[in-house]
Amino acid sequence: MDRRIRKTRKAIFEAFIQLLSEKDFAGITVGEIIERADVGRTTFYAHFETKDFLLKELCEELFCHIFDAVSKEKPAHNHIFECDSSDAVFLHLLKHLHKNDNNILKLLSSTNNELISGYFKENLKQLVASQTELLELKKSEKIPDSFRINHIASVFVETVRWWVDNGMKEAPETIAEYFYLSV
Amino acid sequence: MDRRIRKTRKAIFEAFIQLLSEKDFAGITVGEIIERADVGRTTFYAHFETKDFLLKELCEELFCHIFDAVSKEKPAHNHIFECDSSDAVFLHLLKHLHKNDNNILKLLSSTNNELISGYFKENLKQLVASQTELLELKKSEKIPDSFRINHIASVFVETVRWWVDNGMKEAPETIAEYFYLSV
DNA sequence: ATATTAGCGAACACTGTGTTCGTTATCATA
DNA sequence: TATGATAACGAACACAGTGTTCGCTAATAT
Repeated sequence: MDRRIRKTRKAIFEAFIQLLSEKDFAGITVGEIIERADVGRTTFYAHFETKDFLLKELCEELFCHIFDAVSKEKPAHNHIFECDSSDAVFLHLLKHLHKNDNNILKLLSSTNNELISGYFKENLKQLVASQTELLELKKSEKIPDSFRINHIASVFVETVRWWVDNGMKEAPETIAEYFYLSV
Repeated sequence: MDRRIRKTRKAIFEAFIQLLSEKDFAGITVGEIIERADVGRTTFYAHFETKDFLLKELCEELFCHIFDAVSKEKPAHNHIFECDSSDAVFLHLLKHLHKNDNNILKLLSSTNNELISGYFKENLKQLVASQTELLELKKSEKIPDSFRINHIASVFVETVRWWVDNGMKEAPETIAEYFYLSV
């Protein structure tokens, strides 16, 4: 891939993340993005159809990255969906979020736009659906699977959001415990 | 209050609700609202500072209405916060939502803007905080109260959202059961 | 070395926002 | 029912943001 393309995409994403950590998605203009990214207006629209598509692509990149990273931290298995313990999967996810090597956390705060947590939740649902152990937990009841999956993913998102909003004082292990006690 | 004021407010709210049931908040323009409401542009801005304030006022009105209605359905108690059973409170809320006499449900769907569920959740948090019985349920654990309150309110919102998205086929009693089993 | 293509900036039409102003119609109330 | 107050009106406005076009320049892959 052309180096110029990589450079502009990176510049735009970084400017966008920076702006998202300062204000709502709705309040961010293309003008602000290209000013921070220091790229031309034409260039922006050559890369992204609209601001919404930029958000979509950013989320895809961020969540791909984090879910990939989590799966690679467990080298015994070649894919996250093959993890033997639900416990380990969600704790790993929390630990990875705790490191915050990408700026994902800033974006998950409740003051920020819900769109991002929406993307996060969609990714989580897939993960949850594969965690049969977790789903079995309250299987005895007559709750439908789709309800359980949505429920567990929502609770995880809300757990992380609470964590971030309260300054992330707790250790990932503590949050994982809260999550397992709640779900 | 001047009849003209009441009439325009009503017309604007109704047009706005109708539009919200069709498309995202972000995609709705003031021009569309005033066209449907059949009021002048000047009039709109005389009533509402911006589109965001309109949403805020609508939510306040809707949620005030529903929480009031729920409290009045239990005439033995003069205020919802004095209900003796958590069970009854949430079931009443679900029953009232099921009737859908105001168009609240359309707005809570996941396809619609998250802003509205946000307002709903804020109202619920107050209610949850007063449901000491419910909070005591898993009190033995070392989970902070603020976590529990946020958790329970979130689960309720997500429960309703799941219900709406799946066509509300279940009875309020069934949904209440799902909720109590999950929370 | 050169053909290709990304990026540039200026200009553009277009849509939506929020305001101003003078006029008309409706209201509360005396 | 007369009257002063005020809500609603439409037209016009400045302004900001969107997304596109065009001709030119500079970086890149081969």
